[in-house]
Amino acid sequence: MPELPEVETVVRQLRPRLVGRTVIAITLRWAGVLAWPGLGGGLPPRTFRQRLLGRRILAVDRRAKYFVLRCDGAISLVGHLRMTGRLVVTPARQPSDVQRASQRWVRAEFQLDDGTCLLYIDTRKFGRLTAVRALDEALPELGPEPLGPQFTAQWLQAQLRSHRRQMKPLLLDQAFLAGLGNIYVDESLHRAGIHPRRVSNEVTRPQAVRLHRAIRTVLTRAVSREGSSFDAFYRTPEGRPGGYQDEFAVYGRSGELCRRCATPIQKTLVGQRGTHHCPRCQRAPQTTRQVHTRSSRANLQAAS
DNA sequence: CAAGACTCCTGACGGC
DNA sequence: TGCCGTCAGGAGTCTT
Repeated sequence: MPELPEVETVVRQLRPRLVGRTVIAITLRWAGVLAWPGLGGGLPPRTFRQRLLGRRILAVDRRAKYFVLRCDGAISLVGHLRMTGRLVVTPARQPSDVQRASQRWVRAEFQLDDGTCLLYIDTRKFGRLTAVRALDEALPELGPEPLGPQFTAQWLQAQLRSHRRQMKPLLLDQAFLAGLGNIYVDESLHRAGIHPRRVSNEVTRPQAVRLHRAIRTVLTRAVSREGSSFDAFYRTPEGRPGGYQDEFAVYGRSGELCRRCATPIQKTLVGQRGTHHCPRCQRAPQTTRQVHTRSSRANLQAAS
C-alpha cells in the first residue's frame, strides 16, 4: 500500500513525463473518485474538468502520502492512492500489457498534449482525486515530513512526551507525523526496539533518539529501493515492483525468525491494525493488570 | 484526550 | 470444481 516511499517514487518517475504537459481532455470512469472528505462531498465532475482543462503542469510534488500536480492558473490536482491506487503514463496508442490488464480498474484518464495519457487506476476504489486553488483546501491537518528538517530527535522526544498514546497508532496518525503507514511503522519500531503498544510518554530519551534514526533510515532505504511490493498492487509508474520488501525485518514475517535474535516474529492487532513485532527485541510494556493480578504475582513468585 | 467500532471496496484465500 | 464467508487496510466519522 502506497506510503511515503511509494508515493515519492511515483512522483519522481512521473515528474519528467508530466512537467510541461497540458491537460487536453479528462474522462472520469467512476465519478466516486472525486468524493473528497472535507470538501462537501467533493467536486462535481463538471467543476473538476473546468478547473483542469487546458492547464499546463508546472511541477509534480508530494506532501505526506498525497501527490500534487501543480498547474498554471494556481490550480493543483491533488490525489491519494490509498490502498491500491496507481498512476501511469501511457503512450496513448500503445498501452503496455500491464496497462491493458488494468483497463477495468481505470477510474480517471487525463489526455495530454503530447499524445500520452495519465491513467489513475484503483482496484478497490479507496483512492480519491480533487482540484483546488490552495493546497490547504484539500489537505487535512498533517504533521511534519519525516525526511524534512523539522523532524528532529529533539522534536520527536518532546512530542512523544506530550502525548499519552500507544506508539503504533500514534505513528500512523498523519496529524502527528505525515507519511508513515502500517509497513514502515512496524519496521521503524522494530529497528528502534520499541513495542508497538508502548505508551508514548514512557519512551525513554535514548529510545526516542533511536526511533528518530530508525524512521529516517527505513524511509531513506525504502525510497532508494523504489518502495515495497509484496502483492499484486504496488508498482512504480514504470511498471516495476519495489525492492524494499527484501529488507523487511518484521512486516509480513510472522512466524519467521527475527534476524537479530532468532525469536519468532509475532503478529497481533494494535489499534485495529495488523502489527508485526519481535517479542524479544521489543519488550512489551507492563500493564497494570499484569502488575496487580494475583496470578501474575503467583507467577513471579514461582519464577523466583 | 484516547481508543475502539464502523465504513468504504474488491481480490485473494481458506474451508468444505 | 465451485461457492461462500472472511480478511486486509488508510483515513474519516462516530461512540465510548
